[in-house]
Amino acid sequence: MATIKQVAKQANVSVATVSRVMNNNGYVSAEARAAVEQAIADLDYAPNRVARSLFTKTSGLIGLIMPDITNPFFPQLARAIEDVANQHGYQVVLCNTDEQLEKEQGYLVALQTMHVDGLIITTNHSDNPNYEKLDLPMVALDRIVKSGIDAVISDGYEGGRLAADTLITSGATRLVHIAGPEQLQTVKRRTEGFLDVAGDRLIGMTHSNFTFKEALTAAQTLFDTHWPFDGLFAANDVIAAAVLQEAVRRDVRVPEDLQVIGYDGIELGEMTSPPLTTIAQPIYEMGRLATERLLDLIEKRDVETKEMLLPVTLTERQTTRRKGQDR
Amino acid sequence: MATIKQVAKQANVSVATVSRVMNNNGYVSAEARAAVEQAIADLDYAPNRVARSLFTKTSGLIGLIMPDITNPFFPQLARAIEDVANQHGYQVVLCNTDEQLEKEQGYLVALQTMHVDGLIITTNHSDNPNYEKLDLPMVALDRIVKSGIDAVISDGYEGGRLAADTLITSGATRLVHIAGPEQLQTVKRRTEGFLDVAGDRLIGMTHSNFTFKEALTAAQTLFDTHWPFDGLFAANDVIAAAVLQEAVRRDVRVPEDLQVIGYDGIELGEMTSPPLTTIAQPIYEMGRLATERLLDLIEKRDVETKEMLLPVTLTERQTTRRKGQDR
DNA sequence: TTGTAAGCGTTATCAT
DNA sequence: ATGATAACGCTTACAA
Repeated sequence: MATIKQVAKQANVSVATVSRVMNNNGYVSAEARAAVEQAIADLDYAPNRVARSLFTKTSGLIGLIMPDITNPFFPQLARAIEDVANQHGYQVVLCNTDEQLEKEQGYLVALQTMHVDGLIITTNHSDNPNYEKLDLPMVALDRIVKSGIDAVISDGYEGGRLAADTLITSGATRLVHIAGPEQLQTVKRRTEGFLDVAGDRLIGMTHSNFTFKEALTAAQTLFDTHWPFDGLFAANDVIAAAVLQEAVRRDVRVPEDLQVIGYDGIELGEMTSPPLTTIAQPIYEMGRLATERLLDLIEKRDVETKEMLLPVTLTERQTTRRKGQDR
Repeated sequence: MATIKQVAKQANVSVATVSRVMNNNGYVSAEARAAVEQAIADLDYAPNRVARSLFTKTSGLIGLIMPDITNPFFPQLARAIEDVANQHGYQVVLCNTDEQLEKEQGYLVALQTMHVDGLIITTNHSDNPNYEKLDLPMVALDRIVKSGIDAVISDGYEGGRLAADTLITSGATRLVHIAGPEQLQTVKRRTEGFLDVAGDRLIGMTHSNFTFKEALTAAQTLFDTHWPFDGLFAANDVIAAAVLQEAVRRDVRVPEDLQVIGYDGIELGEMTSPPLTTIAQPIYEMGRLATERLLDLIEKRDVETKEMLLPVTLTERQTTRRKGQDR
């Protein structure tokens, strides 16, 4: 790869002039500019970002810290982030932490020493003191890290309410719920909202993490101990898919005997049989917003920290009966 | 962040000495080493990778170019890659190309100017001349780029054969197939293998890309034009999921009336109802191997280019009948 | 065994 | 309007 020096030589100017035309600042005559541009084209020159980075202390890199890209909720988020980052000339460094503090630490120093310009984090460890002392622009996504850090999340409480409301409106009277991991604040809200409107229609409840395997176990337990019930709200779509699978195994008809609502709105929901009714978060939008916010922070366009709460919507597919439709 | 100069000062030695202890080369007395280590700890010093990168021309960064992380085949691959990269002190930069040459180009120059140490590419554009003239260590994954470039792929031809064989062995006599995008070499092989053993048992066939939506359309077409058939092989698991969904819509019982086999072995296959029998690629293993190979290339441990063809296996779940089991 | 200093490719200051 | 040059933080000759 050519260097700025070679370009300067080829164009018969100094490196300063080349730098000026590249960055479009300072005076440069039309001839000089033309010569430089010619040289750049001739040599197929592109500035060395490492060198530039050393001087400017900015890298054009964004660190993306998530538990596990393999969890189907995250790819869409990652995609959104990567899209807007790319549109603004940034690249993203992918980091899977498996929620392990240790890995998180490792990445944090790695990212710091490579001078990433900012961080997007979807992690549990709100107790991790390292974030606060990090002094890097960052925004939390789908999680609340700590006051003082920007966050974009969806309205889980309303989502939970909406789920209960939908189930009840379409005739369910015996409700059950599979909640998510207890330590996830944003997930807990879904449960709270659901319970608040379910009231004493709730006849059973259990917990599961977000792996399909454990969700299947939870579903089985629920069927074993609380059947019959006619409305189920799962804390996310993966759990709902497990419920669906268990239902067919038991010859429980969905939605005739049992209505099921998931949460997230990931693509998996379209692929189950029958396709899953769900409370959809605006996932892509959340990723987009978080990244735009981060870029604002990085480029110092805004300074007051804020928390963005996005509305969720009901995506009616075929695991619920249409409102007003009889069983 | 502290700099090497500050460490040197604190330890009362020169920067050269600090550098020596950090990189463990050259002579350095025990006392000097101790002093430096103390200073490093005191100042919480970590070397600036950008500066180091400028000198060494290596960045510790690997570029990962894929069509779309949102396609459920890729997250597992990405995960494997990130895992082994991380284990060796490398980070990975995620790039989604949507198979668009233009985006690919953009990333290529971005990655190049930031001096990534190597590239892992899962892309179609084998015709893209830019790869060859890139002069960067790289390995193609799940795709064949061009001779001269290392590749790791799975044995699609044998996979196709295995699918047909499985279907036939468990009693299917009227076979159909939904093939993948024509331009994907590695996917085409699956079809070739399948056709070779299906022979004249094949009564119908169509194409689809890997989006669920289009797969659903393809499945509908196939049912409309060729039903009844009793064995179906889909070019990947997403297509198979679409088939499953369409089957329940039509009250076709799986596997009693129709046996279905997918390809890939992604987690989605566990979540369908019933869970999907599939030809499983060793996805994680492929990602792992590709990355290890890339690191070998980067660190010049091996030089002859090779193509690694990994075996596939049958994952029997519940969309096929067990061999020898009657219908 | 240790230190001085050149150099990696930029940007920006300061003369001119 | 343009060119020298110092500086960014590191590694590695080379000298001592």
